[in-house]
Amino acid sequence: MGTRTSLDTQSALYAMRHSAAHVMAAAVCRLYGDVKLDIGPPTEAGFYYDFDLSDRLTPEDFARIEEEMAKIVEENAPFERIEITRAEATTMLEEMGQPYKVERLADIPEGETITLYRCGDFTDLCRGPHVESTGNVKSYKLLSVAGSYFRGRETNPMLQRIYGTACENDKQLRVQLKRMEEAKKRDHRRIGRDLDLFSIQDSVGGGLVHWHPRGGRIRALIEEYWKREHLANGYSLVYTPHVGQAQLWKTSGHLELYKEMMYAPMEFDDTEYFIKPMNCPFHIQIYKSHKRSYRELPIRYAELGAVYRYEKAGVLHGLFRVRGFTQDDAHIFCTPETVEDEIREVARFANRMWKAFGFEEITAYLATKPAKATGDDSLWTQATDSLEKALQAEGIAYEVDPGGGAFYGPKIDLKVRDCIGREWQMSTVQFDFNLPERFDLAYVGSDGETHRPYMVHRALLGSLERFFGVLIEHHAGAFPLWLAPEQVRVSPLTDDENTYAAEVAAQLEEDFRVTVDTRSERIGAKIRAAREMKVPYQLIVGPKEVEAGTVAVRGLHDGDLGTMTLADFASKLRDEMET
RNA sequence: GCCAGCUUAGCUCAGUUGGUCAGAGCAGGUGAUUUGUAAUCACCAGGUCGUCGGUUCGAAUCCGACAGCUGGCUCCA
Repeated sequence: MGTRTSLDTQSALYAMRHSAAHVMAAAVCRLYGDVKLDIGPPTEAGFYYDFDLSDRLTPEDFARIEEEMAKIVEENAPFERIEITRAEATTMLEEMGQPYKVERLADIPEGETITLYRCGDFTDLCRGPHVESTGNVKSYKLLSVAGSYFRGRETNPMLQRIYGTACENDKQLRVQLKRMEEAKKRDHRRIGRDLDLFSIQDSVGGGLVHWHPRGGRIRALIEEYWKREHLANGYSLVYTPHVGQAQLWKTSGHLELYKEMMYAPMEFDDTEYFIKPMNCPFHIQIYKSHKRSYRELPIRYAELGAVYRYEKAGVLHGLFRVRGFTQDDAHIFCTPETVEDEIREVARFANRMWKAFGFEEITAYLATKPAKATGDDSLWTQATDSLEKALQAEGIAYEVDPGGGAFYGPKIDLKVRDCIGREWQMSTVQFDFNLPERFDLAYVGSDGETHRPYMVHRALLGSLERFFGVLIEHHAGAFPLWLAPEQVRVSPLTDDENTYAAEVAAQLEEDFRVTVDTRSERIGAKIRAAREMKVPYQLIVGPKEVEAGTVAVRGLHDGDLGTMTLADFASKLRDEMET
């Protein structure tokens, strides 16, 4: 999930959360000796503060820290802004025994005003702003402790981070905590188990996903849609091997730059083979399988390619971070003349695809040339311009991330917002100036000369596994009708209606995914069961429906929809599938 | 990988300070019931309490190592 904070730095909530972080830090300083402070910013959901202290913090310590915070709030000490020179600040922080702060101070650019904030006995190097006094910090709660490397680098010391949240008032705090509860209920790992969608099993290994029949059904629907759309948009579907010789990965540069992410080689016939972490070299091999003319370009190869990457055990997380996944990968080879159109088409395609899956809000990040980069400036300029123009032409809101591109080319990352407001980085469109060189890609132009094609990597859904996880959380397991693994469940009132129920199911089966619940349970229990499995429609058939040849329809979202004929019901479903 | 926490039946959890503590509900199986819009009843089966060591007369309960998971850090699809 994106951690970029969208909280306005000038907002009152920002200042309050920031102040809450200070109050917490002050409390920790009072309760523990020898506290070395790092930083404590507000976040979208609350705030945190990083400390280095000899005591090990656990959630059991929260109560006393919160108590001490309450005292500090009670004291209502004003936040005092102090401007200070760099030299004074350095001396002071050194005297205070705050090595991390000294390092942070060094980060502040020359010429910028250096400020301290003091409240009561607690002084911190800080840009502010803060609330007037500690009494303004009202409703807060400490949430979790976590380790966190200083500056996020694992060669640095591990600090202890306390996460908390703070709101304008108790009511807001309750809303905030409720929201966190809701997010927990949507957790795809829980829903995945409850709805029998997928599993990850110790006996097989971490980060290796099993798609169960219900999840598999959804995946098949996603893939069908994906393939249909790609074929309709000028892509060719290709299929490539799961392993390739070491030489291939040497040429591609992966063994040089990406080796720690690749699984150990297997050897046969005196040759090393590696499981693929990416599909690109294979697509390139297809491109290179014969001499290309400019008349063939653009060439667009798409593949749902399974790749394997070694991820550290600690980072694995449900479907979001796995070790084996299926990229919805494509590589576009084109000439400089058409590259802009190509990018535009990709942006348009991405937009359409996200809407189809129920995601409305898309934002983009345009990452430009980093300090260390391959390829001529003119290449970078044209590529970056084409990315930017595509975003503008498609009306996609974007931010520029200067220097954020890969060394081999600029890129656009698309983030989609889910229905509880979280942003997920999903699609990526990346220029690659590196691989065409390494593999010596070429085409013959209209001038009869050999030219180097542009190469663009692009994934829309990202990976099917991760996308499925986001899809589950976005819909909280209640998938739209076209994706529901079980669309209709027929529930006979008593065993006497079983035959009629089977007939109803048989008539629907041709067009829809239908089951019949013939257990001799009460109808209330059958309704509950269908709801728990998030079945979009349930047809209740009792003597009245048998008599009239109708069905009583119950919608997952709308409840009792009354009685109708099967034909009417079927057309209702078709209408819903259209939209 | 690192920091912290957690790990009792498929799931959610009880198990006071180590001494009939191996339990409950749901799910599953069997039988009864034939039910009109969010859980019918009864019975049965299920765990060497994550694994391996240790302390003890005795360990789910204490200690250690390891594994897995959770929350983070880093990275990314």
